[in-house]
Amino acid sequence: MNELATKYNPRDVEDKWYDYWMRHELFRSVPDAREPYTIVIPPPNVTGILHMGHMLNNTIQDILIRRARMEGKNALWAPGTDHASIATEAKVVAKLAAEGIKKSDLTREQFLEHAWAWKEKHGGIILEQLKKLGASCDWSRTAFTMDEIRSKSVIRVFVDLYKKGLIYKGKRMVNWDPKAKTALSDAEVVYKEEHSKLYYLRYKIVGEDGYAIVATTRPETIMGDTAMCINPDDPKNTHLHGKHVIVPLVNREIPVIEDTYVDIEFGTGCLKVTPAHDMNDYMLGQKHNLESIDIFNDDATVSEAAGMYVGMDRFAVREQIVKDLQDAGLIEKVEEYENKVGYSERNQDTVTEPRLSDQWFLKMDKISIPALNAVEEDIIKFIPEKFKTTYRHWMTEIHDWCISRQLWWGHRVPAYYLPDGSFVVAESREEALAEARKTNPGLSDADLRQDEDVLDTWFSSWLWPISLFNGILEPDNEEINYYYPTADLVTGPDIIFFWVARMIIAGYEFRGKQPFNNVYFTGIVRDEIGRKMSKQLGNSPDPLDLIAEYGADGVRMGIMLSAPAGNDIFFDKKLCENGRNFCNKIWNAFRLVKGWEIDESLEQPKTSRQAAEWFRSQFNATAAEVSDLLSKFRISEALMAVYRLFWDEFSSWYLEMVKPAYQHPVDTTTMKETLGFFDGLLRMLHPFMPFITEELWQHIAERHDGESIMYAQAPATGEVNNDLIEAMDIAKEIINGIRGVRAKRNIPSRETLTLNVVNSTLPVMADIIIKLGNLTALERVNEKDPSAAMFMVGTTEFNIPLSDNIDVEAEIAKIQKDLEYNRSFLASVEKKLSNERFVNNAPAAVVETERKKQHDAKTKIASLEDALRALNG
RNA sequence: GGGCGCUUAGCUCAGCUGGUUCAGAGCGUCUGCCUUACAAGCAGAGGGUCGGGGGUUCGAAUCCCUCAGCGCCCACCA
Repeated sequence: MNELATKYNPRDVEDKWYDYWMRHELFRSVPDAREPYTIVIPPPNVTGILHMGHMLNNTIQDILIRRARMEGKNALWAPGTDHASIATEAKVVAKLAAEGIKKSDLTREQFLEHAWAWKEKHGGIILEQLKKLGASCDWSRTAFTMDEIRSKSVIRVFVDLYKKGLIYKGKRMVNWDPKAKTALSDAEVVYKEEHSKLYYLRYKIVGEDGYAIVATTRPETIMGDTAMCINPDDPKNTHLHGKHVIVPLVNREIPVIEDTYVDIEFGTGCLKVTPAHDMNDYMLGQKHNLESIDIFNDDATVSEAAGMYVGMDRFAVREQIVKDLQDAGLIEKVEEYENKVGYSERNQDTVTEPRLSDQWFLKMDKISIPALNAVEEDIIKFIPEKFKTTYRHWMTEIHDWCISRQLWWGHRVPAYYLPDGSFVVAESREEALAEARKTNPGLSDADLRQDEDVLDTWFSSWLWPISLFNGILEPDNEEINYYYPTADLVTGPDIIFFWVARMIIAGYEFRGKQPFNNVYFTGIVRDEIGRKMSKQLGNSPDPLDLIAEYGADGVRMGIMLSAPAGNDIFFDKKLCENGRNFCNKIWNAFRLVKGWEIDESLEQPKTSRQAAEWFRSQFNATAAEVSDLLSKFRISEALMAVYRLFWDEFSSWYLEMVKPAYQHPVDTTTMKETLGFFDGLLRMLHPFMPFITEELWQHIAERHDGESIMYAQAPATGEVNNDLIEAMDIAKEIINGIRGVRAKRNIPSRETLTLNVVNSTLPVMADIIIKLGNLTALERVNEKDPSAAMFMVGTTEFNIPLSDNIDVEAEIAKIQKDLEYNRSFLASVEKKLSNERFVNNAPAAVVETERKKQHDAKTKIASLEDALRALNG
């Protein structure tokens, strides 16, 4: 041969096989009699691009799916994308801005036209990228959270929940993103510790000379102050009871109210109350019936209502007002202060602003109960388990979900306002009108005004495992009945509340059943210095570049090797190199085997027979281990087990044992067995490395067009002969001993040696030892040869007579070191055995092993002492 | 402020309900090799008082307490 290159070239095979799989619809799944195995993809942002988090996540899903497929299950990996309201709208706004178009100059319809055009242009790029990775999704099912079925599902669910009385509209203090000009849910706010300042402001006490001092981090909100609050139990401030104070600069008189909410220890014990701009102040305002002055516009510039600094940005105002307060002598002091500032999850540089506004909410207390129980009772298992605690914590303190967003890109709230200010909720405008006419027959379509808001993106993705199978609109269709509940969900722990918890809630609310049985939480992919990989930081390598450099299989392996369950992943490109190298190893092992000429007249040598018997056991042992590890989602360990089986046991040991001498043919049996092993190894490897395994499998297995290794059976569990494995372990140790002698004395491996077993029976695998040790003979001798090199395996001593004189000094030193170790080992064992309490209390088996240790150590020491004596002459 | 988790070889980690020479794996490091499958390779070697301290036990990386360091989540302290 070799028509095959000495290096595996992924480019030559990856696209070819992906096309083949697609052409033969091998990823396609339809309901049938087999057991279903379903994964729904966490839908990536429709206009997003692949990052390392996706790579990890989707590699895992593909491994699970391919494995299930090879176990004979009807495996479906259902793909799709998410419309990602805020993120996508922000991109479109930015793109329009670059073209000189302001969103505010467009109508809703015009803007949505631009948005859809953007979606058409960039949408689905990420899915194409997933194909490069080898993702075996059933692409014929690709869904989008804003396509017809999914949109209608969202609206139906909204109407349903509204009718159940679970959705309500309310004026509430919400987290406001002044850049996107929309409300955010609590979960969408990220708090960051920041250095800031604590300003102590002087509020003149009406009718007295003194001042009340108020500590605040936000002096710019004083225009919105409508009260000062003290704790009624605060001895420091008793003189303020029933008083009024003057807001500095603003010169407005506000009452001093009392509430135990105020922390006596903090600052001066005086709190300024700004109901329009602080969650707690709002609560106080409600309680004490305070006026609320909203001093900001929706973009966080100062509004007319403030009466001063109108039009200025909130941060500019802070600087200015501090200066003005200082000039007016109204600042007592300024302290350095650490506090937490909320930022928008989607517009990371934007500080959120508590803001009072009309929003839609979903009541969570009742509908979350079955979802909490499902995880508590392990109907849904979390892997790793520690996330159960996190989940429980959140679910038991769950808040109502703010589901409206002041955006255009998304599912529009199906509420229709009537001229009298009331509204109806209905699935369509027509239905809304019909509904409205029941009480007011004179209404026409023109009287209806639909709510301007859209729904939170998660309000569509929480339905994903159901809506993908159209289970909302047609709750009893064949697909939903077959595929739901899905098997496993693979996602990051960062969206446990956003998505996972809500999907579970929706699953019980709309199907009465869990949406999935297991949730496998991956780690978060970080760079070498531990930062989360993100586009903003620019620290994520481009996955497609990696694939181009190392091949998809190499990258898959690289990322899996670094991904133990639940731990964060410190991604290092070097691991992809290991993956690539492994591909090459497989490739070359194949080249070796394929290069053998077969001679049918040859008998199988004993070495090959023994090797095959042993490897079969070894293979079966690993197959069982891999199955076990995969079932526990210990995927990187499973991969490592296969890796070692292929590289160490198969390539380094088995192939070397059966390899015919150069330019000699191989016997039929050995060839057949070897190809059989190779076939099994490829099957075991396929879920991890789909491309190279498919490529090689075509040469190894008999295969017709349209068939694929992806439907071959995963290696079944077979017999494991542990005696054989142990015997081979001893043989390996002996061979290592020989190699060690060679290495130490610079004896080339092609130079033959003789090996003598001192006063002991020959090892079981003698012929294999002769072959791999390149020995002329392996014999028993009764006397130790002091001039020979020696090593020990277990309690048996081996001698290698050498033509050169051995280095007596070095040999003595080595033996002495060995002796020392064994003597102290023996001492520790004997100390244990002489301890009566140990012998009396420890289980018999444990005591027995200690006795064996003692015996073995003694034997060993005896032969070492012999050896030493012989050397000393 | 509350909760959870982590600390084992240079790096990343495995060691389940205490007991097989249990102190491991992969990578990296070092040494020798272009030996006709593979230098993206082969062969060999070194490397850790299991974060510190204390306790329980015949016996602790493993269980308990404590200290230190790190990470994550939740929370309305201005």
